[in-house]
This record gives sequence, C-alpha cells and structure tokens, in this order.
Amino acid sequence: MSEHDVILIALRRIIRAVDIRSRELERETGLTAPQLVLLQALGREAEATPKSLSRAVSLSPPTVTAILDRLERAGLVTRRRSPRDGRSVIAELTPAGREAVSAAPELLQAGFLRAFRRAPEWEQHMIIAALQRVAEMMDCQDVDAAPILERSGDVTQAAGPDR
Amino acid sequence: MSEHDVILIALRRIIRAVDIRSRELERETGLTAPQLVLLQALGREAEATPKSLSRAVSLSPPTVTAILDRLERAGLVTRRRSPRDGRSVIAELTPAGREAVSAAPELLQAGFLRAFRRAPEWEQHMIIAALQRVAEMMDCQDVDAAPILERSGDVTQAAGPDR
DNA sequence: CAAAATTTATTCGCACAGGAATCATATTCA
DNA sequence: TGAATATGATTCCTGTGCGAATAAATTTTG
Repeated sequence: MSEHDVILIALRRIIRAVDIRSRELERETGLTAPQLVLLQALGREAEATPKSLSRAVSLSPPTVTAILDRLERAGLVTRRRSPRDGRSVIAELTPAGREAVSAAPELLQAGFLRAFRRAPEWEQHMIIAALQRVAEMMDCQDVDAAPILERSGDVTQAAGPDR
Repeated sequence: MSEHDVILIALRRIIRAVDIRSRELERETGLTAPQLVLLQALGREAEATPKSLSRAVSLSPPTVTAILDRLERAGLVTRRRSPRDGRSVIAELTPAGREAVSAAPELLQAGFLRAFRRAPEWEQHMIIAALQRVAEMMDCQDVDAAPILERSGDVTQAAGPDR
C-alpha cells in the first residue's frame, strides 16, 4: 500500500469522524457543526455578509445561504438588505442566537480533545503544524480559496502568508 | 484564537479541498471520489455485498446503496441476489467497471502530491504520522466506528486492534 | 412447525456541499 | 448618460452522508 493510500485512508477516517461528531452535536444542541461554526463567525463579525462568511468559514456561498436559511428558520439569525449596497445582505445574531453561541459545546469530539491534551507538547505542535501544512498544500492550487478566518491578531504564526 | 480553533479551521480547509478534488474528478472521469473508492474496493473483493463494502470503505450501508445505484446506472456494476442467502446482494464490476478502475487517476489533488513530493522526507513522515494520529484520536472513542479499509496486510500498524 | 428475533438491503427524510444559472444591484467606461 | 461589465445572493441540480423506518429473508426459539 502506497503512502498515498495511507494518507487517503487517514483523511477519510478524519472526515468521517468530524461528520459523526456533527450529528452528535445535532442531537445534543439541535445545531450541526457547520451551523455552529457559522454562528460563531457571526458572533465575531459585525455586519457579516454571506460573502464574508463564506470566506471566513471556507464554504461556498450557496452553502452559506442554505445554512443561514436554517438558522433564520430557527430564529437565531436575521437577514436584512444592506442600506449601503443593495446587493449585499447583512446577517446578524438574534438574542437567541447569541445565547446559542455562548452555550455551544466544543466542536471537536471529547475523545480527541482528551487525547490531544494528554499528548506531549511537541506532539501537539507537530499535529497542528502538519494539519496546517496539509491544508496549505491542498488549496495552494486554487489560490483564491485560502482566505480563512482573519481576526485581529494573527495567532497562527506558522501558516505563512495565505493569499 | 485557541489551538482548537486552529485545528478546526485546518480540518475544514482540508475537508473542503478533498470535496473540491472529488468534483474535479467527476469532471475528468465522470466519477466522484467515493464512487472510485467503492469501485476499487469492488476490484479487490470478490462476492462483495453492500455490508462488506460498507465495512471496507467506512461508509454506512445507506450511503453504499446510493453510490451503487449510480454505479449501476452508469453500467459499471451489476447487482444480483445471493443464491445462498436471499437477503444479501452481490455486487460485481462489469468489464466497463474494471476498465474504469484501471483508468482511474490519483484521488489526491495534483497540487498536493507535487508539494508533498517536494517536501523533505522528515516532513513527509511527520505529515503521515500526524494524520494517522489524528484519525486514531478521533475515532478511539466510538470503538465500533473504526473498521477501515482492511486489506491483506495491515499496514497501518499504529491503529491498534479495531473490534 | 410456527412465532419471535436477527440480519441485510433499501427507502425516506434531512443536512451539507458546490457548480451553473439567474436576478438584482453597482461600477466602469465609451 | 447609457450600455457593458462585475459583484452578490439566491435558486436549481446533483451527489454525498447518516439515522430511522421498512421490507424481505434467515435463524433462533418456544
């Protein structure tokens, strides 16, 4: 079995685990992982538009629209047209949405977090560096797909200049 | 931003990149990554049933059924009832299916492979080790969710005894 | 042997996820 | 100014993914 197969299998396991955790979250809180991620992004960003959210959470605009639909239906988010630019839509948390954000549990599965915290520090750093490196290697080709969650201070020193 | 956020963001980028590569494959070959993975599993296993395939590729039975539907519609796979056990279904590659398997391109994106091969050997090892470690940490908790792609020899020695 | 429990595959409902197409609004430039 | 272009959001379509419910067959058990 080649290295590529090993990588592929590990990736499939990881993707599946993340998906399973998402369903677990849905049972616990009524919200899936993508919904919680978007909600958190909305909490950080004032005047968030589908476009900016799309960049912030690395999802396509149609996907963001679909998730916002559900969040709006659940009463956690409101949408209104921007007064400055009639094309844009501004999404905001409702009080219930803010409540949901602060009550949100960890998105990563408890088992992973436990194991991660138990690991020696060098291994934690190795894992983070490797994941960032893989992400970088994978979307280096579509140059415009790299934006990601820019916040005030760039805490992710190792990542280097995206975009 | 916490380490957890960094991990989560890297994972989302990776998941997105894998998904995008799957659509690229669809454009190139008419088959998505999960379809190709299933096709390859069918090539390895004689008398494959949805159940056995489900274990082999780490997908749920309903998902396998859905993918088999499309592969059958495309004329790459045939299904027939098992004569020994009327509950089971046996899926087999057609000649066209065998052809598709042997013509299948790399499932990982070219950009990633290029970057990976260019990386120094220590980094390649680090990446593989980290991905396997993360996969392991993530599905260690649901013990029964670990099956994974067992092939002749178990090359993923670190994973420990599944079920 | 017949009823109950189990196993296997499938259907159904839901939530992503993205590309293509569409519609409305802004911007550019001839 | 007015037409061409660009941008932003959404809709439509297809394809995963899974859990729950269902159907069909087999095995177990009373």
